[in-house]
Amino acid sequence: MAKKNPLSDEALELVARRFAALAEPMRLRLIQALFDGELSVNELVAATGGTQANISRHLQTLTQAHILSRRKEGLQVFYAIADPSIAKLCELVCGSLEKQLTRQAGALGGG
Amino acid sequence: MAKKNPLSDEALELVARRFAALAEPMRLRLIQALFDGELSVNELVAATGGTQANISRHLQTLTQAHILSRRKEGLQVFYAIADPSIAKLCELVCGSLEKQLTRQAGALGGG
DNA sequence: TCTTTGTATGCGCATATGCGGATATGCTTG
DNA sequence: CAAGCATATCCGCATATGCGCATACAAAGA
Repeated sequence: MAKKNPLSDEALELVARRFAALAEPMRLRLIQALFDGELSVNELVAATGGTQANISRHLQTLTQAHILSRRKEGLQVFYAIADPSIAKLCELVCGSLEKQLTRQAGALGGG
Repeated sequence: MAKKNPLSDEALELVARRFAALAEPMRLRLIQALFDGELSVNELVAATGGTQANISRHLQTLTQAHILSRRKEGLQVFYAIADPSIAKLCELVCGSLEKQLTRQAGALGGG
């Protein structure tokens, strides 16, 4: 996408899948919780307020997308952010959204 | 997400929606086609190979997400990229994917 | 007004996805 | 082996979404 020639269908599919992995609030919440360092499933359940089954599923999705890493230690499984570009992605989106909201607020307030 | 304090549920929803807008190959193809400048719906239909109805719907999705802008001129409607951060987003994802694929290929080839 | 052209939308179908509840698997301890 | 804890997976449901087809809407011209 950075180059002049268009991406292949397969590449577009991969990019779309990556964005899709980030397109769920609960998964973003998990990622957010993991910005401070690795956590176990139970800790993530507590941090996000979701059910254990649902959290486990989302963690699987994020791990399969190579966004999180998985480390087993005894009974517990610890997840951590594996792709450092995720933080920048979220920063970019947040910044863009802030601009939009500011503009909308300005449009409402400024007449 | 760049800050220490977690985002609100509403903010997470907004971020997720933004990622979701980019989570479809056909929409990525449209964005890709528009990197070179604005195009009409018909031109985008020709460029992507989709049906007119489908393209129109995707364009609506991208416009509602404030990713594209819409300009009407006579019978035609021209769409253009409205959010400059989209290019960087796609670059980031593509770069990350390339690293992953390279690593996987290396793992396969190197034993 | 009627027609033509470009774009948007309503409808129905097929599929994908998130979710909760129950249950299975894996690991540790007694 | 039995028990208990942490995690993963199966099942079914509800909803969301992409798609094609047909059609409606909007603008320009005869």
